[in-house]
Amino acid sequence: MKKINLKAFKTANHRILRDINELIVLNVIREQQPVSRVAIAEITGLEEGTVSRIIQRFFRRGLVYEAGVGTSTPAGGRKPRYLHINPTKSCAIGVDIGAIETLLALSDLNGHLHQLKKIPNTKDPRKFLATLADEILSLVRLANPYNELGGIGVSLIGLIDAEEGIILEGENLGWGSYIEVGKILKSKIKQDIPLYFENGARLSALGEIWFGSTHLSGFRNVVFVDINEGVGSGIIINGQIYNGSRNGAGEFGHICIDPAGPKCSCGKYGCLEAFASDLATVDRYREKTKIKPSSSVSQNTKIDMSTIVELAREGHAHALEAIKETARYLGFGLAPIIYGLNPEAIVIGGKIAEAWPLVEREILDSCGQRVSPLFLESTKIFPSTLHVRPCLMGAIALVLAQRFAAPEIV
Amino acid sequence: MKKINLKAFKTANHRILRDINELIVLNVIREQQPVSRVAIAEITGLEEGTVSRIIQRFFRRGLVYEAGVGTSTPAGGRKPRYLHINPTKSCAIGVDIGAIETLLALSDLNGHLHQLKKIPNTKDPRKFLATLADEILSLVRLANPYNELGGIGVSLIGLIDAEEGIILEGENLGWGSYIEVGKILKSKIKQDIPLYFENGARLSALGEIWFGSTHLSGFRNVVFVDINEGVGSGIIINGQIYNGSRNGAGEFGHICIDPAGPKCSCGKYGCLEAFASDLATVDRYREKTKIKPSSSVSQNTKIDMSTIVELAREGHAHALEAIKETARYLGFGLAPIIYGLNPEAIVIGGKIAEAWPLVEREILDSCGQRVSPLFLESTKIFPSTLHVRPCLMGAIALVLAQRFAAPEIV
DNA sequence: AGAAGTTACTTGTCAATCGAAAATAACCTA
DNA sequence: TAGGTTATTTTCGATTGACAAGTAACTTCT
Repeated sequence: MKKINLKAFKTANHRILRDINELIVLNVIREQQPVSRVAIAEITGLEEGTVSRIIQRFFRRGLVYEAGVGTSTPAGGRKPRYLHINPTKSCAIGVDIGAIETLLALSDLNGHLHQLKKIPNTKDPRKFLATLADEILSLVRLANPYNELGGIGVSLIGLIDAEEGIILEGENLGWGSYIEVGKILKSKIKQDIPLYFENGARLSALGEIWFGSTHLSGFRNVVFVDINEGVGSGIIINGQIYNGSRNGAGEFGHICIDPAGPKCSCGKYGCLEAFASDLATVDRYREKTKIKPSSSVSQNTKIDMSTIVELAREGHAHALEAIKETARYLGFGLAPIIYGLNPEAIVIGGKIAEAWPLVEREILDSCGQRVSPLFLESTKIFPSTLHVRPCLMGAIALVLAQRFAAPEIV
Repeated sequence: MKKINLKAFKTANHRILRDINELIVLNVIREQQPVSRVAIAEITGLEEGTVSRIIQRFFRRGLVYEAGVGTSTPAGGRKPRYLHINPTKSCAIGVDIGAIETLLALSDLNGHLHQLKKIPNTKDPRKFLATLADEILSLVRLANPYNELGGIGVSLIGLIDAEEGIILEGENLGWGSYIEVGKILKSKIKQDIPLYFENGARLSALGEIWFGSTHLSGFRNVVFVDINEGVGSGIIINGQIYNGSRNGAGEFGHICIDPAGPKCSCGKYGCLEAFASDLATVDRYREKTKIKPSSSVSQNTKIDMSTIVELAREGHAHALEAIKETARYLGFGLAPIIYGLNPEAIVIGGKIAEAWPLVEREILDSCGQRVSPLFLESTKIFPSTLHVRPCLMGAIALVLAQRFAAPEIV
């Protein structure tokens, strides 16, 4: 026999047939709730009887409940009975291990947060992860009244092994390299709760498409660009995280936007990150205030990106200049994304996104210098629309996706 | 009812259940032939009885035939009976409307070309398309002995509307704008044969993944970069053409590789295309020979890319320099593709690919100047492995994909 | 040559599920 | 309250794959 190229063939049988339809119906309920059975039948193309049976199965499992009725048509007739996802049937825990602090939350099936905790990072990763495990366990206990805990989604930064939950390179956390987060957490939690790991920027993208305005617009191809100490990004193609051949997709932070530019931490010259990361902005601001030491904020003050954004909003000229300059470079960096992937939307995250009204014009203008108008208008560019950190929402979506995702066919 | 976000829900019923399995089995036969029933059962996970029944249906439809037997296992036992796709059951016509000439071919289900014709383009698109329609019709007549003609796949260049088969901007064909190729061909052909259109670079990518060595390697994410008068590219993600939000994905030709670079035809500065297109290479070569008019080839001679590649292969210094320089710029241009999409492979097409041994080193080296070694090794870079123009094979794949492609689920 | 063992393929039966259509429920208007 | 309308449920039949019990074809050993 010739070499078998074992793609994940998933052949269909009755169970899968049922699963496909149930999944579609469940997703329709999730996205359209409240919604009636006929409406589901109309949207999905399933027969009404089939929808009824599927709903009955959902009732039996407690996945869906009925509440409220709609209005009759002008001609009269029975009122449609509204269906809802039972959000307390299952829940998810999301953890966002950020550069300086870690967020964790308990979420219901609708993505509503029932608990949100914040714990500071510490220098010793093992000690920190022990604390984190305790916090997670307290959420797990909280989750008990729920019928089911879908799992724990963890957002990691740096170079990671998402499969095993290993931080290969935790420089920006001050943790050194090869921290087996998955192994450590699993040993502390000691329960059979699934753990999922993924890169923060990718989870941000997932969070946006599950819970942000890109979801409302029905976008399926979205790039999230996260500006912080570095510049990371996550790509959603066809509604799913795109990983690339060796999990390397979305390293837009290191594309060269000007070969004559400054040296980047990666050793190359003119990377987007070298121009537009928060570090670069802070440096730029320092440079400017150094020239004019009469400035209201002394260069000795500890300056970070938050401060600069704050100052810029207050109208401080140097800060404003600094972030506007960052915005210009960022615009250049978006050009290859638009030309290459042509996503429906690019979502910008990080502190600079909090000053959106101040930078939007600059970003669009500089991007327009490198992208033709036709392309520029085909991709919407806007700041994150989520109220909590997008990667936390993504971590939750990662868990929920397990329940709502289609069983992969072909 | 809330706004219905009508994604293409494809719910499952018995017919789809059957179709999915048939498709999977058919694909396994196509990729593994010759192959026995047990082997199919093992690969797909279907029960042997189910496979038997599916094969029986294929026999009835004449899609598959049995020929030859395998060897018994060392322990003895019945010999497996080999199955093959019946390549003459169906066929496809592929058309590649290139910049200067047009290729068309009749292909069987295995992608073997049974006829290959070449016709020169003419200035009047309507006249040309009339001639083309005649040629297509003669292939259709040739196809008659086949049981079935799957369709006609047409590769177009320039800015196009793939859905309707319209060349929106046919500058590089000398045809002006808005040529309704689809409408015209349909009216001339007058038979109910499906016509499919797609951009040439995307079809090249599809051709490579269906018939090239990327197929053999089982790659699912591939970018094809086509260097000709311009620089186009096609993206395959998860085995399928990726279009982007407004069909704009893969415009890597206009990403900026050096803002201090020359002005591009698009009006921006430093586009890859301005550095690495055949036109740029020809200009570069002209420049070099002008400096040394003692050169063996006079600058008055009509020079095109083919000539330069030819000369370079013969060891002509200026030609060699010219294409090596192009290769260096090309390498820069591949960097954002690797960092952004991190595909398993980038396939280079066009005349410069014919001089691969002369340019490979340069491409990899310059790419390495902008990409970290880890990333560089994660993406293979090689020239097209097809023996005819990749976009012609892609046009054929476009038709075959209709038969072999999965019915889209979810 | 024949028996025993092995593997490939086929067929019969069963259970699951959907579609179609009929039945029922709930509502409106006149 | 009758008649019309719409929503939901139930019933029945068809299709299909899983499972298991055949049958076919081959090898090896005696």
